[in-house]
Amino acid sequence: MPRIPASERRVALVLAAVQVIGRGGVSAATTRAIVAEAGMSLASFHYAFTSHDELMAEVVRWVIAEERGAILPDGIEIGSLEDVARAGLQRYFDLLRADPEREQAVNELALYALRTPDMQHLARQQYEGYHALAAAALTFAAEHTGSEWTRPVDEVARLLVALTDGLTLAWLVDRDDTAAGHLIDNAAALVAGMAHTR
Amino acid sequence: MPRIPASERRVALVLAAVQVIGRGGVSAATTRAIVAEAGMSLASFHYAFTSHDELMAEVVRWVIAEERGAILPDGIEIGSLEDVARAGLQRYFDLLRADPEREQAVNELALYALRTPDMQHLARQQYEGYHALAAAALTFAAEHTGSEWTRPVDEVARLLVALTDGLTLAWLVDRDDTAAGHLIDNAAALVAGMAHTR
DNA sequence: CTCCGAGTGGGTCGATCGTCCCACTTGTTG
DNA sequence: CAACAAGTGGGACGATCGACCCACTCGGAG
Repeated sequence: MPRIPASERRVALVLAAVQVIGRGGVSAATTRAIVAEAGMSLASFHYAFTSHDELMAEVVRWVIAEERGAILPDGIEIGSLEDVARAGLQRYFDLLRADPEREQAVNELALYALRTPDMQHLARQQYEGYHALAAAALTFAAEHTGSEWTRPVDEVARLLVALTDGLTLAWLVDRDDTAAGHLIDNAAALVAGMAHTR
Repeated sequence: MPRIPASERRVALVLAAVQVIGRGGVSAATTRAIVAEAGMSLASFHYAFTSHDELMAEVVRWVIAEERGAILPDGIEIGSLEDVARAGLQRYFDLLRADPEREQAVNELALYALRTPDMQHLARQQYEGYHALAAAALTFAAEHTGSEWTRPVDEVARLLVALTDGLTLAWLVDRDDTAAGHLIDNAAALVAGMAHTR
């Protein structure tokens, strides 16, 4: 085994934990399973982390941070507000389809954090991040399509996040691409209906 | 300990398991914890169930069946379609607020079932049930308000379920009653907007 | 009253969990 | 070259998990 500083061990272990959780759920994220995935020994684990709980907290933080970046649009959308909304939802859905286990892991981690007293604030941060992200995207989209929201943007944001969560859960369960597509279309139309041209 | 037939033990253990899961999550649903909650001995458990997995499957089935009944309206709503929709969502939300741990347990059980190969079909049944229930309620509501859906009722149903799931997750995380209220109002208005008077 | 099967209690098994410890090796610093 | 800190390996700890076994005690049928 090559010598690796503890700081690098930490990120390697977090990545390994995400892999393991994606494959078998939070309950499979055993200390031993994680070090096996990372190709380390148990001692290396407890050299980088003082406890398994500390790692899990780091995993949640990592997933939150990564999720934040993945949702952001890579380019500026063109078209009506409904087109922009649909494109945004579709991009998220493509992400979901590309790596379903990962998104399932994110959901499980949110519920896990909610159950762990010391990590509840992380779950809250996670959803605050979602809402802020949605609000920013909605504000941006409205400006660039010359429209304005008829309801406070925070309300529209919360609605969008709720729709996204619901879309995720439903698709994870039945993997119905057609139904998800219709849901995206309808959701985009409804969200766009909450704005009028300025 | 009084003598209790195995069939009654089974339902008592399932109820105890639901309690334990609501209090501490799926991972806390240990055979011993369940038995302690039910006030039984370990032997009684393995006399009523051949394995812990068999109990968990029964728990999922139980929760699905119970959820189905809880959502149904107790009376006939009066007013516009939007009022009916809002009343329905509000009734669900009251249920959620009355017993948050229970609804959290339902979510965790759905993800748990999704992870367990032999139980994936149960998770699918669960969501098929939700969608069917929503579709029935929407059809009923449309008829009794003299309106008809401008989109296939299955699509509206899936949207409603997604909104409900999203509302649940968001509120479980931040417990923001005000935001949830606004979300309910907006969701009701949007759903009602997907129908026109006949 | 007898007997037999349904139900119960308590102890125990092997596996696995998180954690810890100690001897060892390596790279770096003076 | 010596010395020390950083990192590694493997084994072991106690706790807890699901499962099981066996001796027992009831209650109801004959």
